[in-house]
Amino acid sequence: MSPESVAETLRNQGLKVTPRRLAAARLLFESGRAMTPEEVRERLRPALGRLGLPTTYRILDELAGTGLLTRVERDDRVLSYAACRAEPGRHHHHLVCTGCGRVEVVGCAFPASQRRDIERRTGFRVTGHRMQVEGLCGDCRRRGR
Amino acid sequence: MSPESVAETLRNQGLKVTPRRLAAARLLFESGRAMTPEEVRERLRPALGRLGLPTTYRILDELAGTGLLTRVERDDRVLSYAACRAEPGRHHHHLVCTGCGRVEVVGCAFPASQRRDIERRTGFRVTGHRMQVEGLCGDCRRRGR
DNA sequence: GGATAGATAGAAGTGATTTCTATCTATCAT
DNA sequence: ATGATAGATAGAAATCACTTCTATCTATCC
Ligand SMILES: [Mn+2]
Ligand SMILES: [Mn+2]
Ligand SMILES: [Zn+2]
Ligand SMILES: [Zn+2]
Repeated sequence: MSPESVAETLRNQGLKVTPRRLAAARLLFESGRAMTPEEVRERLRPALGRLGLPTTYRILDELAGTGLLTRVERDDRVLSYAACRAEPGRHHHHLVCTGCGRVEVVGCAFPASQRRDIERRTGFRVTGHRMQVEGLCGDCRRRGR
Repeated sequence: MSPESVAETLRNQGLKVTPRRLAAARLLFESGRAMTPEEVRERLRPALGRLGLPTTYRILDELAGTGLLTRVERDDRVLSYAACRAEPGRHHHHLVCTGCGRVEVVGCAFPASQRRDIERRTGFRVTGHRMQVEGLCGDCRRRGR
């Protein structure tokens, strides 16, 4: 993801293009890994000088709102964020490496037939689902994590 | 779920059978809905007299550990718990009514073929997934929520 | 180069969840 | 039944992720 397309996405959402927003997006796109707000802040501080924690939280939340980032769930319920490379507007999920936090986009693995089956059995109308796939990336597998 | 089988599950896990644990399990099995720890506490207090908040959190966490309860995720990230009626040890997910919080068990809707597809495309070894299906139950649909 | 709406830093606040510790009780062995 | 003991509980206090507040800045548009 180039700085230009990040800037374009920000403008499209009515958000100003600021050094902090660009730096946060760049960090997550270049690393490809999920990070907590605290970790993002620590990594950006050397380059940015100052970066408030509330600003870090707000920026990550806004970038997730645009679809540039995604929230990643962890067992300890600490929130983290990762870059999302999915085509805009296309339904998808995320595959997270439990070893290193690397995040990839995957297509939806919840077939319509399953959905209809659930509706028939339960009497519910199914309106959505949240899903996150977990695994070990090639690197982590080789390293034996 | 009878008090006897709850007690048996507790004993099997090396947990003592206490009035508070039985009451929490009973409340959630009888209501069929997801509740926050705070809500569980408020509802149990009239019958139990005193019930500490740390005790409430710990009991819900322990009961979820045995599989009697499941954690339910919400968009606001507030944690809640619901009874789980799945056969022990069988992989499954939960369907949550966004209107009233009613929770049902559903079979896994993530086919092995999809998993292999993901592994081939990404080079990851897929080790698990977290999923929660959302919808509107028959009652809530009729009520027009 | 202003004007202005939006962005940011830092301090303070919030609220869910956990820790701590003294007291209690379910369980098991007399 | 009674006593011993490991585990459970209440209440107070602490923790900590996250948010709010407000004065100061700055990206953007003229
Ligand atoms: Mn995404
Ligand atoms: Mn379950
Ligand atoms: Zn990895
Ligand atoms: Zn409902």
